[in-house]
Amino acid sequence: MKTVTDPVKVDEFLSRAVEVAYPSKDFIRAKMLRGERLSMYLGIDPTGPTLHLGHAIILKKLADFQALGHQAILLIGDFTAMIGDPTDKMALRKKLTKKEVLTNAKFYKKQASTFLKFSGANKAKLVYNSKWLSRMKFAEVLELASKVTVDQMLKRDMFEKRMQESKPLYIHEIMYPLLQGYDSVAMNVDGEIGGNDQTFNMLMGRDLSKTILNKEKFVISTKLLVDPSGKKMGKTEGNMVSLNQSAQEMFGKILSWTDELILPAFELCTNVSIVKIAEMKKMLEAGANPKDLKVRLAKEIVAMYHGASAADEAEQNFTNTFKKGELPEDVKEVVVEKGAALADILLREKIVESKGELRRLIEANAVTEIENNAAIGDFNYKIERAISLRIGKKRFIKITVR
RNA sequence: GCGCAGGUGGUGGAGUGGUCAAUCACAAGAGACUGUAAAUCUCUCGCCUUCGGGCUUCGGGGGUUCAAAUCCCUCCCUGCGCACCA
Repeated sequence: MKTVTDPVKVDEFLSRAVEVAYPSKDFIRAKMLRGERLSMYLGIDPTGPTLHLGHAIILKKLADFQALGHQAILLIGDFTAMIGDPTDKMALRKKLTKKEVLTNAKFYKKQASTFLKFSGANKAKLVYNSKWLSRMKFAEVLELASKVTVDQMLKRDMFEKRMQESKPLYIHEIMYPLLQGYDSVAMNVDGEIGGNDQTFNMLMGRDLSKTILNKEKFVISTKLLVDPSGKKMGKTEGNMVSLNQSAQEMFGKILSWTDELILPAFELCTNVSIVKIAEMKKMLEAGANPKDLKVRLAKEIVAMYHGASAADEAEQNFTNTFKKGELPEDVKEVVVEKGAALADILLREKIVESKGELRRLIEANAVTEIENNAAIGDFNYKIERAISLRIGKKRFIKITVR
């Protein structure tokens, strides 16, 4: 397999969405230009059933790497997921069971296939780290642990912070970077890619590769999609876009993102060229309505996962729903007996969490009938005829009578 | 093992016998304004309610009291200090 050595393409790979590279970009560039076929992995712990847009950024980078003719490896951290990566978590994460982890992992390959090719020439490898981690003997673990000092490990800011705040920090949590680092050794890879929140762990793998294999593993850390307050997307509830969401959900969520995210998102989440993104930046500076670009962004992203026509539909649907106040296409529909109490239906359909919540919503005039845009003011409202309702901004239901 | 400090709502963190469903901040939801947003303003934010009130909550269990998140006992958990270390 010949690799791509076109300097322009190599440079694009090494710059777009990349935050830092270790030991340096030049080090990696030199190898790539020389035509060396490299292997690089991305590790994801299967802690939830879906991948989100944040994962997509690095998956895309890994796919770019594959497209350049190199060996891409997707590592499912089924073993490490059970320990829980302490990244960003002030409290320790609940440990997942083997079963949960495997169920989650199952969905990952499918979702990752949007980017990575797992068949054909130069196919990506899919590996699980339980393959080696679960088989390690305690003596081997100790041997591994002897490569790193406590102080080196505690340099990780999250650990430091917890110590300072007198919060519990467990041994198995301190061990986490070691295990992740060992993945690099076990796979004997040339490099690793991950979000910059993974830098510490990735560098641990780099250190271990050097110590144990005498190998100079490179590390590429990518930019994260963060909101202006610095929070990772997905952290703030509601704005996380899962890769398996419907076109309409995706579209709506992206449009509700804050404007500051438009340009970074274009760079990180789409294939729109750097040149075009620079043009957009100028447009914004010249006073263009950010909304138009955001719509373009949303369509661009939706199209990646659902196709261009679905993206157009999503836009149309969004306009109808939120601009014209019509019912969305994927509205929940229920059939009820004549005279049924609205409160019971909404509670049963989990549109509201409690009757108290509905009471508040009705008092705030948040429950309106779509057809005539009239607020339902009566908590004891009974369903006598087919009716479509909007509750707040985002909740809809279509009720018909039997 | 001993001593000290703690364990409160999605989070941080008040409250140390009654006026506590529990100050406040953040997060969240709704309304207004908008561009779908952001910012801003207003409201809400345990569950049920015939809107009078009722019910269940402050690590678990037990107790004292007319009355406990608040006092006592006990168990579990965390942090810190001390001791132990053949």
